[in-house]
Amino acid sequence: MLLHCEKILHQGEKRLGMQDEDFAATQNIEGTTVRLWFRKTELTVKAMYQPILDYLSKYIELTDTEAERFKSFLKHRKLRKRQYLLQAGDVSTFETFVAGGCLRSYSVEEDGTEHIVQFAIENWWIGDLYSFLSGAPATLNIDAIEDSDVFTIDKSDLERLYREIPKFERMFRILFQNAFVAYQQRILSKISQTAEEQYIEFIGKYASIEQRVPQHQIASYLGMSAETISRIRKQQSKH
Amino acid sequence: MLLHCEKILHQGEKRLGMQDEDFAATQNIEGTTVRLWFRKTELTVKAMYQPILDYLSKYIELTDTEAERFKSFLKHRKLRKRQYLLQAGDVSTFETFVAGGCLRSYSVEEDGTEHIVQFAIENWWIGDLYSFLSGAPATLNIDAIEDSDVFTIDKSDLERLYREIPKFERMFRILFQNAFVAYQQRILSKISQTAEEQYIEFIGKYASIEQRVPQHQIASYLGMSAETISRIRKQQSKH
DNA sequence: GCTTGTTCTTGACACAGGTCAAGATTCGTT
DNA sequence: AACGAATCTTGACCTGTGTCAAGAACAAGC
Repeated sequence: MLLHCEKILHQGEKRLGMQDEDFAATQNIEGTTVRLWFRKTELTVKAMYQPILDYLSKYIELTDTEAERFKSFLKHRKLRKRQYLLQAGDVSTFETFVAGGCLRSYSVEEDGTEHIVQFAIENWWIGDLYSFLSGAPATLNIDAIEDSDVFTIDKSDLERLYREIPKFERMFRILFQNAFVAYQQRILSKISQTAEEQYIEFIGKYASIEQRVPQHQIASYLGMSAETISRIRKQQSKH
Repeated sequence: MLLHCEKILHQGEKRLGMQDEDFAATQNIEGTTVRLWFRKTELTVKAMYQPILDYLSKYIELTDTEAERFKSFLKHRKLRKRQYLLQAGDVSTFETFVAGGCLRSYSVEEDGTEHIVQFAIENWWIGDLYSFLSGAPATLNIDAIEDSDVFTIDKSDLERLYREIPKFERMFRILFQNAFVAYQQRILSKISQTAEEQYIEFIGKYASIEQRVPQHQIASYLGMSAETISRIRKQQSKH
């Protein structure tokens, strides 16, 4: 079963935007043999759920039926770079698990200044939790920094999940607990460290993000100017 | 049943440090009539648990047996002003619920500078969660800003509680979830607001804390100097 | 009531980091 | 290959906030 098939081409035809990572397969669909092109990022449905199931297994053990039940609540979405997942003003009715790619949540001031609250790469959750819980309009925007694969789960489904399979209550308890520790640490860094110390800590902790995200967005996340980071880097390169 | 009785005095005798809030009662204990002085902060055992039970009822409904089970895991402690609940370097084996009074958690730099991570007044939890979860030595100190009443629960007991009564898993999921939202908001304030905006937001949100805690500690919590707060206040009073 | 410690204020001064503007570099698209 | 857009760097300058030091106001304990 296919998640996605952009276009069917004649044998040997070079597909527009064909990349090394792409691959092809021949399949018989309703009596007709067709050749299908895939992106590695366009996974088969079975493979598609693997990342999130692997992730779950780090926290709880599910029976096959429980896993099926969980999957039935998920919606899969692909996001193009710069595409919104949530815009401030809308009510957030879902939470989001990032299976691939990179997203950010941020608030925008009246004068247009953006402040990035969170980055989310593979195996992170992201959302405007306040809006999700309270039903108030979101104050955060969420969009994709790269082309991304995400799963969303709706509030009512998550609540049903908590009731039907209490293990999920446990998993999210642990998740929020860990997030709480991380955020407390982030606050401590923010109130006690210089810009340089904060930046060094960031690249130490999130090297993978630092590689994928433009500097000015990291500056926005850390609450400093892009120029300051540039100067820190210059300073660092001397030693 | 009494939680605490400092001293038995003759009728009419003025007790040392007697305060308006204190009260007295006559009771027959083993055939002898004695007069007992109480502080309002020195509650009877039954009344003692009331705050934390009321608190629980906002999140979950417990049967009497479940409530008893929960209470059996709690240890009650009284703390004098400035008394440590936890010192950096020790492993934190417990989490703490504040029934009365006010505590703070903070880290201390090599040069002695303190950074307050959290205040906790009535109905707040406090602890070094990282040490609690990982078993690593605490990096935070926790002490009492006022004379305080707290309940502690040990890690093994909390885990047993999660297993025996899954409702507690739910409650702590909700608690950590709310804490996460609050901390995310605090980070956003920290990366987007001026010192003045941060201070005004703080007194708006935590008026009760602002009344009870010295200014320089609020400054430490907000990551600014005490002088800056003093100047903001002066500025404000002009309007 | 006096003493001592703690908290809060005020002024002078310094500096980390912000802002603005202009180039340089890299990246994505046609 | 070549254009434009986005990113990153650099310099000049400015400002919010920190630091230090001294005094004032207040509170707590004997």
